[in-house]
Amino acid sequence: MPTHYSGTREEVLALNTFIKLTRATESLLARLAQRNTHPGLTTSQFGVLETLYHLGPMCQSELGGKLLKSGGNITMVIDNLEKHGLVHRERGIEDRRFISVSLTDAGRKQIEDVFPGHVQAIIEEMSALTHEEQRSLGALCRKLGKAESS
Amino acid sequence: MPTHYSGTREEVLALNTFIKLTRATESLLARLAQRNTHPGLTTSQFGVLETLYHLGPMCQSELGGKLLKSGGNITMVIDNLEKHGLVHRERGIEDRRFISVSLTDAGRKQIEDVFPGHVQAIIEEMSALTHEEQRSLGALCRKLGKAESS
DNA sequence: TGATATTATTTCAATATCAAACGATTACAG
DNA sequence: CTGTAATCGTTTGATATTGAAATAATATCA
Repeated sequence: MPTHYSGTREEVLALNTFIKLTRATESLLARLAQRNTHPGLTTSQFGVLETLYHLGPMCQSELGGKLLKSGGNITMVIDNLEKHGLVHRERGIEDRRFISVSLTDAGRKQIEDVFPGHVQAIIEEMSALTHEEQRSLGALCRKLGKAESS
Repeated sequence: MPTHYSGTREEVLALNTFIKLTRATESLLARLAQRNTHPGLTTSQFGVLETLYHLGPMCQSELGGKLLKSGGNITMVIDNLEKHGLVHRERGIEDRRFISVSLTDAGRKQIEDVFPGHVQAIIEEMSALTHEEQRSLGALCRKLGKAESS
């Protein structure tokens, strides 16, 4: 799906690369969503549980930083997870501005139940590329992701 | 930001590549959003206007297909664009199920005003990679994006 | 100490997003 | 020709998402 933009060769290359990158990522995420690897959890909720599971309890602003989401959003996602009894809020003791969010036993069980299947789905999707291609793609993404906005 | 998952080497490679891909794309999109290259338009609204501008009028389900969005979502985005007088709905004549969506003059002017700046921002962001790297990234994304869910 | 700045979270309004259910319309099989 | 199936758009309900404004707690510094 090339762009219909008529610019210099350099401009067309950048635009086409951008489109391929975003579409590949979006369609990959859509295929993963269709597999329903984390039933009963939204993608955001799964992201929070996974982060807490692998990195341990942390405050909401730190979660927002890791998941690239706004503070208001994290408040709502944690609200819904809390309603379902999957996470626990605890006001900081030394610095009472912070709220430490941690997994409940139910939350830990939930993420442990679904994570292996999620990983398996990712592995299957990524298997469209050879290992060498995966390493290459990772390196390019790393370089692009670190780019500074001028 | 490597994963903390302890699997086989192959599993870790796939997972890390996946994480790098999604994070690079998300942070790139976040940097573009910060540049505010399409003021007064949400990303979805901009996507619709751009699609109509480059591909001409089309019905809502086709828009949904191109933008990878659900039908209900397209209805709302078109609603908001119509409120602002940027697009126009027209019921199909032969097949009355379809609704053809087209740009109004105001919509055309709007997209023509902001599109060059948007392209420029993308070019600047993509310049973190050499032309060769961009071609390589594009090819890998193309291969990954086409992958079939097994 | 006290005014001010910073940080963390919440609230709110607007928009986005999906899935499921629904009504209108068309296609098609019998 | 007729009824069933498929398609399109809309609606609804739940959650997501952002940005801005409001709150609360802490830190800083004069």
